[in-house]
Amino acid sequence: MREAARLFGDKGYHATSIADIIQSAGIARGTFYLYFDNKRAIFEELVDLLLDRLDHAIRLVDTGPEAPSARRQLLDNLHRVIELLDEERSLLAILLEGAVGLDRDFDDKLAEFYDRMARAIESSLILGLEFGMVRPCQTRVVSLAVLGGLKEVLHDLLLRTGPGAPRDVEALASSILDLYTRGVLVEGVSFA
Amino acid sequence: MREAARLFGDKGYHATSIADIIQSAGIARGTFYLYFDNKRAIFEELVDLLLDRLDHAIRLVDTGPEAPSARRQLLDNLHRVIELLDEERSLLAILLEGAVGLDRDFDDKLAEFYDRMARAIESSLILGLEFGMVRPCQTRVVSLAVLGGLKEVLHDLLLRTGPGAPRDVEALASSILDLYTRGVLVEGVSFA
Amino acid sequence: MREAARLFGDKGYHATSIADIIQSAGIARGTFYLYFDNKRAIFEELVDLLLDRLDHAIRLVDTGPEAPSARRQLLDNLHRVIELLDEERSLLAILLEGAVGLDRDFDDKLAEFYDRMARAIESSLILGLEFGMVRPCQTRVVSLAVLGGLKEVLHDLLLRTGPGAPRDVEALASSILDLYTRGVLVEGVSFA
Amino acid sequence: MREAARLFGDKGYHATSIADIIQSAGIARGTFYLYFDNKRAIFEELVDLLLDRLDHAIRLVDTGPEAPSARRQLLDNLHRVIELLDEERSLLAILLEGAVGLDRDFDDKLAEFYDRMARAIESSLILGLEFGMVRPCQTRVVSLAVLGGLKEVLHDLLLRTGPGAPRDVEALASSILDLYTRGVLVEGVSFA
DNA sequence: TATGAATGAGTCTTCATTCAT
DNA sequence: TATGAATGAAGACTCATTCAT
Repeated sequence: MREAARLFGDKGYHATSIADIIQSAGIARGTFYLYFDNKRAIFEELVDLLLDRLDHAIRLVDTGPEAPSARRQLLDNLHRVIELLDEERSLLAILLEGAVGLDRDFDDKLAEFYDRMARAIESSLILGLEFGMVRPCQTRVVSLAVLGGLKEVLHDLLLRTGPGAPRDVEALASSILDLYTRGVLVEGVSFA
Repeated sequence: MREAARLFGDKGYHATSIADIIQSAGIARGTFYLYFDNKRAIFEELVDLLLDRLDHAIRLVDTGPEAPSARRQLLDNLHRVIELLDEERSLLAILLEGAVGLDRDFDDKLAEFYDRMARAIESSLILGLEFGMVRPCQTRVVSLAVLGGLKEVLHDLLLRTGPGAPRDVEALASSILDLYTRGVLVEGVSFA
Repeated sequence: MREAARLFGDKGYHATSIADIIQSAGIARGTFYLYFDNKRAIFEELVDLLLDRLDHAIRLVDTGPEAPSARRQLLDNLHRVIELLDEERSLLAILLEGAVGLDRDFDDKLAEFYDRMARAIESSLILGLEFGMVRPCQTRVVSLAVLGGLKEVLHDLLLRTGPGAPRDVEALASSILDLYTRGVLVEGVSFA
Repeated sequence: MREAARLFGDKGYHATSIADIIQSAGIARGTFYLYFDNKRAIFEELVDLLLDRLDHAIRLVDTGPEAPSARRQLLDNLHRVIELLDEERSLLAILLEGAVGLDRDFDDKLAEFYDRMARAIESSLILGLEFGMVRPCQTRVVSLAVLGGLKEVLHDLLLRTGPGAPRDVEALASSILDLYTRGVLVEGVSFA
């Protein structure tokens, strides 16, 4: 049923009608309203699902003695996110494009999610600062820049290119990480 | 009349009705259609206007002997963009949020604009590469990351904060530029 | 539902609004659009229905040995047509008046129908010519005159007079047939 | 100015907008309303003009001793009408098609005109009856048939064929007249 | 006498939602 | 649990008409 919300990803929230959805899903109008209160509800459920999975895919850097290198952990985060979004391409479209202007509540939820992401990044920066690895900077601004950069690259990677396009995720992740680590680390210091 | 399209910025394209617009503008229904073919037309005109102004605000780095330093030129670009968008806060909202899912043509126009921006950034990187200042990297990916970072920071700066919020644009611009130049320059090299 | 299209007959296509129709039919706006694509569609369906029934009511003269006299057959045609149109007075109005200037396609459809009628009449004339019963004449012109005459008489009979007006259809049909057979037959010849 | 009401003939009353008219006429909106109260008014004026001219073109049969033969007079009537309508093809279209369903008043005016025509024909028949030339018949029905036949033939002649089509008006008029005179005259009697 | 910008009532059409079966 | 016919509020757009200049 939910896979019929590929429609949201393809056509956007407003361009997708209940008629589209029930037809794709092969169910009756009434049945739809049996499971969802309204159009907004299914959309919200879809987005909540993705945000949850994203929240789980992203883990704060573990600085414990046994933990893998910070670089490794960050790369793994990137990999998990890319993989997840690659599977849920249509939901990604919702996340990056389709969810705006629907509702104040909705916008807030999304803003909150992105804010959480930005804070996660910022907390990593602050951690680095404390360890003397990250140079002093406006951590809020930098974390926003990092977040936005990720969004844009993922957007390009996953939505602008066809689904089966060959891509070197490893190289890509490294590129991004390099850009930001170099941009942010104290000179001379390097990631393990 | 156009200032009544603050509505688009505030509420988004779909949530803004012709009735809203004409009421805000204090004109009659027919008058609206005297100047715009339809709802889409006014929205498009608004966006076109902003894209044009942005295109003009952003200038490629001049490498001539008399030209200011590259850093200065990039900072100036940033300043001009921020200033412009600060004035046209509502249009910025359209640009960053409201224009999606309206129309294939429309999406294409926006995608094209962002692509132009990304290419401009990329060409700067390539220039730097040729001068031996920029380290080898995936220029496409990096330029997308830069573009996305800018979008996110501007979004935060201009839309999340109230209109009259005090802000140190100079420091902000420096922060962003630093992040990216450090992330991208050959080690040891610095911007004049 | 269809009887609510008496409105078309009474007021004409343009003067009849969807609001009129749904009010007369006692249904909701949406319900109307559930069954008809648009205003034009219901009108077209109405007309198609009538044209079909008329096509069936009118039969070419059978010249076989067992067939009733030509005069009888023509009278029967007239009777059937008058009866049909008498039942569907409102549709007749559409046919004779209301369908003009709506659409090129529509005009064409109507013109085609009348052309078919004229050709049917003409073919009867030609048959009569071959049998030596009909005098030489411009068969096209005569058939048009016959068709037009019928239309005008029916118009007067059915629309100008109230619905319950007493009328001697038999005498009327004879009058018309007489006029045209006398006008058309070789002198001295008479219809069986 | 009035020739811009060729539009009415071409497209029908409803499909012709004031915008069309003033554009064709090369005048301003306000100017139009300086000369005509409203859209209906110009249309009515146009029709009145034509009806007047038709009324003048059609003359009752003069039975005086010096008068030309009745056949000649009827043929002349036909010629004058055809000529007039040929010149005013667009007005003819209004007359035959475009004027229906506009307005009860309007329909009445048209109905009245046609009634006048029918009565004129009927009075000729009655005259013929008195002279013993016309056979007993339902004069009302016959006159309607004649009127309708004329309308249909003229419609075909003038509107279905291109403007410059060659046509033998003399032969046509004779054909029509023959049809009706034969249909109506006492057997053995012929028109002088 | 001519203009044309402004008007707003009127119309068609869409679509999320309900509810009796 | 499933259906889908019915609903009607809402919205975009048209166009005859007015009136200040």
